Amino acid sequence: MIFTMAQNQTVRTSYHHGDLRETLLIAAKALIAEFGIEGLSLRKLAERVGVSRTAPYHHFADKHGLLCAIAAQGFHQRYDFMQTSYNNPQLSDQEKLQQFICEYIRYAAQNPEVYDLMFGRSIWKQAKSTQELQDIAYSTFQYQLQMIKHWQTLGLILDADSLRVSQVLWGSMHGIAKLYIDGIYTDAARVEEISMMAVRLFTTSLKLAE
Amino acid sequence: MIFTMAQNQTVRTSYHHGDLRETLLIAAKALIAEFGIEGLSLRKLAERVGVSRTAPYHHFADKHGLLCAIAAQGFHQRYDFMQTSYNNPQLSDQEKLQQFICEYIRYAAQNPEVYDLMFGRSIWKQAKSTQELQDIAYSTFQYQLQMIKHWQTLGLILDADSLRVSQVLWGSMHGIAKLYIDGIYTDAARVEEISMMAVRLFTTSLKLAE
DNA sequence: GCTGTTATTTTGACAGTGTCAAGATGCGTT
DNA sequence: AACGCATCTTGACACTGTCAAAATAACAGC
Repeated sequence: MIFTMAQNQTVRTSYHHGDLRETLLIAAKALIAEFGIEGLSLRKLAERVGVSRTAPYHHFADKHGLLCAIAAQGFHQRYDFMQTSYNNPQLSDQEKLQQFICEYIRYAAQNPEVYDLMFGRSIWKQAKSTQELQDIAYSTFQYQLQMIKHWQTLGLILDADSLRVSQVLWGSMHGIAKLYIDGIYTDAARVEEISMMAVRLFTTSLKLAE
Repeated sequence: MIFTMAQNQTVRTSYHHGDLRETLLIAAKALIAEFGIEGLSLRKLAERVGVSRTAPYHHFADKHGLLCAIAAQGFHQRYDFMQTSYNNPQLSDQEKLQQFICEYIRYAAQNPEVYDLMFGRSIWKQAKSTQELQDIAYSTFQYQLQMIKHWQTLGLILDADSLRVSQVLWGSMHGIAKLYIDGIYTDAARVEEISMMAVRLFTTSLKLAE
């Protein structure tokens, strides 16, 4: 029985933690929110959770594995939101498209660290990202593509090569989000305006109206 | 007189290096190209240049300062290229716009590490980036904005709020580049096609033609 | 040519990091 | 009760950025 009671801390009542993996994920996200991704260290994390330095290695292959798990959670969240928004019967198709773009950027702006993990080079460039992560990410991409295809058939978006159009639109959302997250667009309030301008530039009808 | 002759290495003929700063920058870029930004360490760099661990600290405030210097070089290169392309009398305005977009993405794709430094969070988010870097970056942004304003007056791009349109266009280029650099768009050949699709989506006349 | 000042480089040290190998602990099943 | 196995800990290693103090060389003035 160990009772290491630090601030903001769950009490350890048994040698085995019970659900260390989940606890680590939660604490890791808190640490990342506090110190940024660069500022997260496994040792600090272990200490805050009240566990030894190498305990996390029995739940994640390495630091990279832990980050992949956080990213996967982010993808699940995004996927669910996309789905409910797209199936919301109270929204017109035009509104859905607008919401898709604006919410994408808003999510990134409000969860910058998780977003960076989801699409950061550290996870994708080295092909060694978790299978779990690759699966949910692929599903998300596919869903996006289907939505855009549908909007093309409705005449909302330029009806050219779906994949290419989708890649450009996704690139735009990603780029706007990244420029804000990374501190190049500094004004948070303006991000909404930029998002709306993106909607206007990509929506065929709105563009012709101008 | 020290003659440490490592491979791929300049010979040390005097205690004072002569131009250690420039040598460090060149070697740093080589190391980054080899091991990535994460893989660059000041100690490895110092060793490869044939100098002690702390010698770089007399030419750069810290590791961050060195990275800022590399990024600044990247901005200078981009600025010069943008300028010569924009002033090339052999190109029509439409061609200039197309070249602007395609070359932006191509540059990023061919210099991924430097590009990441130029626009990465590590440099911009913490307000502690070098003055030199901030100056050349700001000049580059302004130049881009002027170009886009001009294309708007020519009717090539939607003539709405210049700053917002510019931010969306820049975001799109940045996002496409980033998605490729970070390994999400894996096919290099297709990046050119995506770039062309971006040109098509942003150019008013081409869009109406479809 | 000598001396003092300054710019440059080095050595030593410290606090951190990720992670591997080996040992300790306790839960669950037989 | 005893074994097996998942879990956790301790010790260790190589590596990192960077500070303080000492060593070295170039340079300016006399």
